[in-house]
Amino acid sequence: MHESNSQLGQSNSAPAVLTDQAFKHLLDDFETYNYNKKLKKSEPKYNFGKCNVCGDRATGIHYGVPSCEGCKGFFKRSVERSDEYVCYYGYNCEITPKQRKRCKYCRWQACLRGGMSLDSVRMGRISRDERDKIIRENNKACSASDSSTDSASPRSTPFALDQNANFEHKSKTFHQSLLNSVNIKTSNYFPGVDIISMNQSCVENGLLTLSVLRDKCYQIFLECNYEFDHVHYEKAVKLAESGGRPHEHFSSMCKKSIIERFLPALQKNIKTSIDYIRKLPGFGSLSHKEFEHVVIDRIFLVITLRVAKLFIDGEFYLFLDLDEGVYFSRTIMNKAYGPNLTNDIFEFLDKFNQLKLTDQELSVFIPAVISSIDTVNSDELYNLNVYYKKLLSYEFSLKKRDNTFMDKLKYTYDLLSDAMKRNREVDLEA
DNA sequence: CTAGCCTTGACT
DNA sequence: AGTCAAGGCTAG
Repeated sequence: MHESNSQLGQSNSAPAVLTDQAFKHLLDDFETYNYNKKLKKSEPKYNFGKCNVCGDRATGIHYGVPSCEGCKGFFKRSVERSDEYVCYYGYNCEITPKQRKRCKYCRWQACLRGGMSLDSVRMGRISRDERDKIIRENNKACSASDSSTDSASPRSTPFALDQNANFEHKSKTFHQSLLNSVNIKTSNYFPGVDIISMNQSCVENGLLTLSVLRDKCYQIFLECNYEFDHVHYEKAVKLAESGGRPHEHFSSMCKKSIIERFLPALQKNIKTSIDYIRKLPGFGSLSHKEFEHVVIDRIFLVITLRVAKLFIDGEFYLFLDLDEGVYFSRTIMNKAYGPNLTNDIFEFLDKFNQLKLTDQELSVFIPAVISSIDTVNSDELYNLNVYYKKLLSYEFSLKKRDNTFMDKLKYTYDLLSDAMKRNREVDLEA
């Protein structure tokens, strides 16, 4: 140890003598060499820190973020397959190296939240500066979330993502790539909205990520539609199977007494539908006046779409009195609405059900439809509509719906909105 | 399906 | 030539 200094002095003339320092380096190098050899290539020369998704050791910058081999592969497979993932544990799973296999849904959300993006796909090396920057940002984000997150609670739910500005920034490009991948030209179906040519700022302003908004819409739909989708639906299916007859004695009642009889049921449906609309992202922050417009203009449509699946084999099993099993049969609807509107509604329900929209699509279709009001001049509502139409396009692209489907949907939707318009005119006359 | 390792090819 | 990410391959 002490000899090293004296050796240093002799080193200029004598053959190179190994100093302690140099020896130590050599030893380190040798150890590292052996260690790397032992672990083959699994130990990288460069420390990429933790995986942005699960916290495992990152093996490089994959899809834009430091990530491990597992999450890299998972993201790739997910994109390739575009399968629908579902969480069976409450949409709030902690994604750790050990638990990441448990829930694909939450892992996928963690990938997006971590900033993984197809947009970042790149071959070859990135500059040292850029690489360091990404890792620095990642470390910063990690320490920030470490300090702000209660260690007992897992990651935030996917629905809280809109509060994460960092995520939005990172996934902005992901929005764009998703939007670019949508092959349906929306403007053909929804005039004025062409998401493909939509400018970047529109994308940037759409603060919620599409996938998060989509999940939220679906979640709200499931919550709010529980009674129709389960209580009503199960009873409806039984009745339809047993060929149950509607309560024909109501046909002898006049319109007024029919409406009086079922007013509480109608009011309840209206109320739950208003609650549903208010819960939809963006609608809650509309002004009182705007919200009122939406309700007046679209409440009937919302109810119809919510209960569409109660139309079974040509009959409409929306129960007006669950205990007595009285439902809004064609006969009763005829009495209440008159034959024209009744026929229109029944034709719509028939055609609409043939389209076999999934609940997920429906949950996005409804806000898109009710925000498209042209009778009121509201920027807020307009922006909301732009976003929901984007979301709808995204949803349809995920479901790989083609143009024929879009044609049919447009045609079917027109049936109902025309019928509603006609009905409003009749109301105004009356 | 997962994830570690390998090959390919873009980039410095 | 060296580096590094994407994607392929495959045992588990």
